[in-house]
Amino acid sequence: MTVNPDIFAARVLAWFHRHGRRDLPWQQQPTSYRVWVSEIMLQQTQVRTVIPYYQRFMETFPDIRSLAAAPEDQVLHHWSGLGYYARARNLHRAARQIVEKHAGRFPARFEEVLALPGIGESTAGAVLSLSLGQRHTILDGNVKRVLARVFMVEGWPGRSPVQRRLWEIARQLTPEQEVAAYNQAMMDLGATVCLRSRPDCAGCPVMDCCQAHGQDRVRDFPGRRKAAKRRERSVQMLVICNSEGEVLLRKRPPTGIWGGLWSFPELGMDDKPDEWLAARGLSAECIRELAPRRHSFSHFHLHIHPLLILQKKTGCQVLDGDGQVWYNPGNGQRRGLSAPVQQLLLELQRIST
DNA sequence: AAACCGGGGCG
DNA sequence: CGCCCAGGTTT
Repeated sequence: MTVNPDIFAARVLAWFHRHGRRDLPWQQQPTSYRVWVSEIMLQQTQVRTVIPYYQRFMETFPDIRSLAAAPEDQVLHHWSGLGYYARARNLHRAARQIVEKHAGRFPARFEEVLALPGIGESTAGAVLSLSLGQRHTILDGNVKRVLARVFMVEGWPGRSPVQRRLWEIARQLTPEQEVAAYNQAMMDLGATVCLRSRPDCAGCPVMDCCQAHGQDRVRDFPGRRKAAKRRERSVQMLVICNSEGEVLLRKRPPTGIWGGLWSFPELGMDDKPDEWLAARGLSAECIRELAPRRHSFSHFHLHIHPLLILQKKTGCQVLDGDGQVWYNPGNGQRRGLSAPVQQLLLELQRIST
């Protein structure tokens, strides 16, 4: 290591005391629970987007017991639009585990925290250091970027050898004192100075020990993942409206895309909507194609072809039941909805009014 | 259009 | 361990 860890940490901490963020919601009364929820949300989303979600989540679930007691649908509702819904389900499961195994109090031992679903090494370290001041090393995306540049760690950080090297560096740099401030500082540095593009090297407290900067190669780090070719998939989505202004939603399986969320019935492109409806005792008064749209996932693009179907008034044979509801977008019970479903419901309200 | 992001699950 | 999966935003 070409950098003295004490000097590195001292510079980072000095910078933090002048420029670090201290006004974020989860930094007020930073209990383990509050920090935990924020870390899970921040795993997938930037601070600006997270804040309103976080506020609403905390108003509804102010503590672990209220989260554990809530139905999963309500938790997913508060996550709607954030993506990576498995994390909301893990958060919920973990809250229930904490009530069962830890009397409702967030555990304070690293191994116990790591054992909770949805919490890996970095998140466990972040929660325990930021909320309780324990000495743990963290390595989130921001920290990875800073370290990859300062030490010119070649390769994409997702690859194991690269990841191991970054952990090794991160551990050596973690100071004995002021770990909470140091960890927060490293995340802030990555989030506000050492940006992925257009980093503000002139404003960086460790510029003069940054190897990438010294060689004018900041843009080369961290190494990029090689682009994977994404497949294309197409589905029809049946937006079935009844005369009450309700739409038919079905609960998706707990794993896979949009796991546990409520969505429109999906058909393959070769399936016949008429046959699907008839098989369920429904018949359409009118079917209209809505504008197709594309929704991107990491591994494929989904082309959605929505069909607006107005159902005849006559006695409907599809009833609310497990995994199926007639949903009133205006005043229905709150449920988890994916971004495209929310978008379609919004358009529906504009059409009908 | 491509990059990004932490953890779970599986072979 | 190595690889694949998930979703919406930013660049």
